[in-house]
Parts: sequence; C-alpha cells; structure tokens
Amino acid sequence: MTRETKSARDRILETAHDLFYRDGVRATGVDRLIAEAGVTKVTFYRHFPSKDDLIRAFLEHRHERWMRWFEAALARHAEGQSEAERRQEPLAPLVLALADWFAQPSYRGCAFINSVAEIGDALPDVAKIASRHKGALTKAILSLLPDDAPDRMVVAYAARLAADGAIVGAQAENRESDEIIAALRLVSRALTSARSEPLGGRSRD
Amino acid sequence: MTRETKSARDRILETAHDLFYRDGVRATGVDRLIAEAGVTKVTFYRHFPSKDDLIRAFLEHRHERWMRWFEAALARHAEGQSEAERRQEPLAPLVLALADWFAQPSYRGCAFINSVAEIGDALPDVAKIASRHKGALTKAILSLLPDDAPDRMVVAYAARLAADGAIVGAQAENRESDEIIAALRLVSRALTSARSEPLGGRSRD
DNA sequence: GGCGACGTAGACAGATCTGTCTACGTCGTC
DNA sequence: GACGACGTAGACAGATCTGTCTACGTCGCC
Repeated sequence: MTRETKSARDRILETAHDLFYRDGVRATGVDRLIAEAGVTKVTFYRHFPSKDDLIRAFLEHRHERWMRWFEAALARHAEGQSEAERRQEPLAPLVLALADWFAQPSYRGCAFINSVAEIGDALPDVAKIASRHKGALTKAILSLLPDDAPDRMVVAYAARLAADGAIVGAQAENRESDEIIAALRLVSRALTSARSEPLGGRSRD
Repeated sequence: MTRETKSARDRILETAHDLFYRDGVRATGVDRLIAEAGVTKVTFYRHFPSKDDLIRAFLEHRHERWMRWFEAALARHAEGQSEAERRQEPLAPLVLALADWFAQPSYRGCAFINSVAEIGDALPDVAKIASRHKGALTKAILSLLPDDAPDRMVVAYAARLAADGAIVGAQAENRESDEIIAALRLVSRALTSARSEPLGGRSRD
C-alpha cells in the first residue's frame, strides 16, 4: 500500500481531501477522519492544532491540486485546436475541461463554493481562500484569450461567472449535464464572437 | 409585536427562514431555533416531526418568497425600460434585480445552492427542490426574452448560469460587487446582441 | 547518549446535537 | 361536555462533536 508508506501528515491531508470534498467540511467529524487516515488523536492534533487549521490546509491543498489538473486539462484541449479554431473559439477548452470534470463520478461541485456555503462567517479565512482560488481560475481563463482580444479582462471574468454557474448547476442536477454544457458553450461563443461595436458600453443607470 | 400574534407554526417557519439562511441549515440547531421562535420542543416537534421536515418546509417557503420578490424586481426594472431598450437589452432587468439583491446587508448567496452544498446526498430532497427552484428561475428569465428571439430557451438557460455564477461570486467576495455586475451585464448583452448566424451551431466534438 | 520529533493506544471532559417524555392548560367544535 | 388540536415548561436519553490527557515506543541527529 502506498498509503502506509506516507507520513502521517500526508495521510491526514489526503483523507481530509477525500472526505471533506465528498461529504463537506462540517459534516465530516475528526473522529471519522482519524479512523480513516489510520492515525491517532494525538498525532492528528499535533499536526493540526484544530479542525479549522485542517480546513485551511485542505483548501490550500485542494487549490494546488485542482488548478494543476485544470490547467493541464485546458492545455490538453487547446492542443487539439487548430490555429483558426483557437481564434474563433478561444474558450472551447474551458467548456471541454469542465465537461470532463462534471463527468467524473466523484464530482460534487466546487470545494470552495461548498465550503463558503457550509462555513459562512464562522471561519472568515475560507472566504478569503475561495476568493483567491476564483482569482486564479479567472486568470487561467484569461490565458486562453488572444492578447489582442477586446475587453479581455472582463470577458474572462464573465466566462468565469458562467463557469461557476455551470459548476453549481451540474452539482444540483446530478444527472447528465448536456444542457449545462450546451448553455456554457453558448456563453463562451457569445463572449468571443466578433462584433462591430463594444458590448461593454455605458450602462443605463 | 406582530410576531406573537402569529401561529406557532408560522413563527417557527419564519425563524427557520432567518437562521437557516443566515447561518446555514446544518449550523443551526433545533434548540436555537426553538428559543428564537419562542416555542417549546413539543410544539416544535408536533409541527415538524424531524429537522429534515423543517428543512424541506423552509426551502419550499423560501422558494415562494424569493420568487415573488424576484419577479416583482424584474417587473419593476422592466417598467423603466423603453420599448427600444427592451428590444436591445432584454436581460437588463435581470442584472439590475440581482444587483439589488447583492446590495442587501443580509445577502448570503442562494439558499438552495448553499443547502445543496451543506446537505449533499444526506437529504436527496434538497437537490430536487433546488433543481425545481432553478427551473423556475430559468423560466422567469425566459419571460424577459421577446417571443421571436433566436435560441430563446438556450439563451435563458445560459443567462441563468451567469446569474448563478454572479450569485456565488457575490457571496465569496462580500465586498462591493461592481466587477461582478459589470461582467454579468457583459454576458447578458453578448447573449442577446443581434448576430448574422446562430451561435449555437454544431459543436466540434 | 541524550534530545526532540514523530508515532501508537485509548480514556475522558464538556458541549451540542436530535428527538422523547411526563404533566398540565386552553381553546373551538360537534 | 367531551374531544381533539394547539399551546406551555422543562427534564431526559443517547449520539456525536471538538479537544485534552496520561503513558509508552521509535527513530534520526547533533
């Protein structure tokens, strides 16, 4: 077993990653975590003085891990695009990467959105980490857009909103998410289709 | 006080509405609920045999109440539009209504998204109710689009995704949400701007 | 060889959770 | 005037929660 060869800290963190993501950070008790990780209470509390510390470490860990996966998925799907496709539909890799994610059996939404919903104001760090995570996500989306794209920054931000909407949508409707992917594709195309005048013009209020 | 004049059941449900939304359904215990509502345990459990029953009732109640508010807000903002504006920017009322919501001090995201995140698979009814709620939201957005709008159904669905993304975004970044509103406006314009060929064309996979 | 980091086992404390229980009082309605 | 629905007060059970405690063992390193 590779699991036993790892350090106790890694085992705890990995178990937390699985259980926190699957069942939620609030629903998962430390007793359960300890039993599943195969450590004792003293060992657990020596590494993570409180459960809140573990929650923070979990979110940081999840951030690293998910971003790595996500950026690799974007790159993989971008590789399959021709230069013309990349010009015409630069956000297609985003749609395809999310579709891959949603199709995973263990999919249960975004750990950061879920944690914010669970913890609320009880642990303000959670919102901060979630906010940073969403910033990194926006940046990854931004990198798909050509350097000369109009309204580059806002378009990336807008695409992230649609992505987040798709993420929570795919979580609630746990059945097939074809409709969601189709709608997400529509947004990504609408946001990057050539247009004669800027969309972001003055607002009416 | 109007509160004491209402029936015990109404008081419980209203207190649940406040506390469940503010602190989350899992974080709020029945003892707290009972104390705040000013009833006793027997009364509480006579009306709601289990906390799960109350959670279901809360979500149904929240759905009614929020949809009523939301549709009124849409109508109010649509009223301020000229016929030309309504043609050119039919989703503007959606953006403005959400901006109103985000600005409320008690804003803490979508009760349905939050509940799904909190409960997970432990109470499957929650996902069902949330799914129904999101369907109603899509329908309300659909009603903003002119009858002859192209891809009417998918556009409404896509706008809902962006709306949900804005909702969770405004929750995590609890500071001002101007960026979010600007991005949401961009999506709503992009989705309804006139275009020569359909956006929803064949996909590449 | 001594010290500190890391590991094990499991009892325990104190709070909080959901839900049940007895016992009593007050209405409106048939 | 009996009955059922609704209300009050608060003790209690049993589970589960986070976190602390004593006591012992092992390893690497200075």
